[in-house]
Amino acid sequence: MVTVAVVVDTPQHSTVRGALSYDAQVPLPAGSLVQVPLGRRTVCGIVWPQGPQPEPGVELKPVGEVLTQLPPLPAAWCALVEFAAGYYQRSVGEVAHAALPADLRKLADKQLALRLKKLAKLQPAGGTAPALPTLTAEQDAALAGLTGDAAQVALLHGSTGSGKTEVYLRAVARALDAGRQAMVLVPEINLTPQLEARFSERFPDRVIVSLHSGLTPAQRLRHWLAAHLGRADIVLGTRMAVFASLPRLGLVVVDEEHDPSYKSQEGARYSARDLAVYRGKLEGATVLLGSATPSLESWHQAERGRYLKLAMPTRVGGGVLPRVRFVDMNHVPKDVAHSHALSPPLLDALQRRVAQGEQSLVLLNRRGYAPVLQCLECAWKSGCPHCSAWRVFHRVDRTLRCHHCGYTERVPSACPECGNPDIQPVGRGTERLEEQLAVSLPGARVARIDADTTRLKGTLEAQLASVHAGEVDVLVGTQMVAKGHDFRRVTLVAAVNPDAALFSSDFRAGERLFALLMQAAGRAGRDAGQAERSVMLVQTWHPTHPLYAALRAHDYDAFAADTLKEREMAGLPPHAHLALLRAEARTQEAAQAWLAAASSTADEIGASAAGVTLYPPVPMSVARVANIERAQMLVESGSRPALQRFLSQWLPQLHALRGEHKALVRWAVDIDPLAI
DNA sequence: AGCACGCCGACT
DNA sequence: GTCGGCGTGCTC
Repeated sequence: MVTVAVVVDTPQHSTVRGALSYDAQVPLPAGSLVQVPLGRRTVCGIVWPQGPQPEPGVELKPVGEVLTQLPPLPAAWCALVEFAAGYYQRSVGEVAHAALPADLRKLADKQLALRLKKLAKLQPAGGTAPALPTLTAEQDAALAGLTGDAAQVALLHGSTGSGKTEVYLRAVARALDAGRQAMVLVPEINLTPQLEARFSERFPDRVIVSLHSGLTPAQRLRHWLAAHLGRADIVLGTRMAVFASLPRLGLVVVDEEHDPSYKSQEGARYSARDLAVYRGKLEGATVLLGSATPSLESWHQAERGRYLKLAMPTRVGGGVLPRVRFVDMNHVPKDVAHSHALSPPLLDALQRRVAQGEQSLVLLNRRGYAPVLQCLECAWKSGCPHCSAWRVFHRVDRTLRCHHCGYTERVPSACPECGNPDIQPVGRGTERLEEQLAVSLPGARVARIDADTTRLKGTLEAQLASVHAGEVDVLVGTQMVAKGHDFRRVTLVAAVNPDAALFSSDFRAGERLFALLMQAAGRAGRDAGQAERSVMLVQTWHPTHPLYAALRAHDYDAFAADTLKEREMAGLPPHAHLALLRAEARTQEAAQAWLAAASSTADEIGASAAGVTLYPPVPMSVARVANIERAQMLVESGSRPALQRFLSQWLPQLHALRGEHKALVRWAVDIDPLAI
């Protein structure tokens, strides 16, 4: 009999934190999947490289079935999971099991053998490789910088249209030629099909699989196994793919590395981009981070020489970035300006495009018809009964919808408070903008793309195809349309009402706005013939704001330098490191009381002496969601290790504290939070 | 999280 | 007299 350490799926709120010990007949290799008894049930476990010694005298239960058909998970995979669990303060079991396909856990050894046999026959799509495009001097230089040295991290700062994807393709080709596997991450599931098409065309003799939440459980298992067995050469996917098991990983590409989607917002709140960098170090793989507007975290690392900076400022094929012009809303008629509607210069520009048969893209980051309805007689507004937020008026189906809890009702025909039939929309969303454009531009074909029009699978593709086919003159949309789609005939991009982000309490709002507008600008003038006439129009009350000055000059470097200086002075990332302790309770008082108690515990273990500062508990900006009150507390330190050391001391104490707070529903910690 | 055990109200 | 409410406590 030998003792083996096994991790099982135990969530955060559990006293089981590390591996458990079991008896086995023979030593089992680390990374093997096993069935083990846990309490009264049998669960899937993973044999772990090391675990705590079992208490002497404790009777150990025996390991059940071992999945001998499955090659054990590589040591590097276990190390990545262990690091992620430690860094994001979750149990190893939770992170490990969340990283595996759900179906794998249910499989018996025999069924597995069958699946593996089928996979052995997996063949590349076939076909002939296309002729390679000639590289620009900038692409050449970027690729020359990628030496293929172990654990190199490179930040590819390339303008929209500078040909970043071609650099990815060449870098992947090199990794494959060296007998290694490549992983390519994209922020959104929407972007995987077009990337997959691009890679299959370039690598017809390679096996390519995708990993994202849109796959069926069976597909996910198949793709995961293909990667794990080394049958797949290329893995494309969203943030979850960073945990794929790849025995020969040689390259990780993180496209649009600044995108907030890489940060998980539930369970272990990991950053796939940060884990990709860590993973590259672990496995001696090159990591290539690409963006037109890098995150300030990555930019800062590059400036400090930790990452290699590769710059591609020029558009391929002679395209130039559109001229950026501002419509000063202080100078347009008051009634128009006040409703943030379409200014005469913008309408004029749109009309001209329609007349010339060119396309326009109008951006408004707000779904629905109007963000709130209001009674003209009394003070009634369309608040959500369950949340501290307004319900949004959706005109298509005549509903009031809460975007936080989903609570939906038919819009009332009269004010529910005073019976006055005159209730009116306040402000505007994409629905209302679409309607207004249709009225203002008679004869123009206006279409809208946002989360509401693309709810059904495949509708986004269909709508984009109709835009590409030239069936649309003016496309209205949220940030969804600014991401990655290559519109050849767009010569005007307009931002209707972007100012709010300039004065947001969220310190990253400016960074996100700049990225969004730069990305949107990149949608125009992709075609060299039209590039000269291409314009981005921004309606603003603050045309002299530094963010807009940087946007006008397409000058990311200036924006980054300004913002990094501000962050340094304010003690914010990347110059400081943050964690958020969040609490949800029946009442706001209970939520804050728990945080206050947590704060006292932190004082007792000497937070400030450890270089860690705790701020007072505050309600979250939307304090109540689905009748649960939410509060949070910011924890900050100039040193990442100091913050980590403190958290690993503090959090176990908070588990113990939990019992004394009956009204507390749940709590969680978010390391490196995106918004505070 | 499951899935127990455990101690108090309306039914065959 | 039992079925079952979900309160707290453990899982090698």
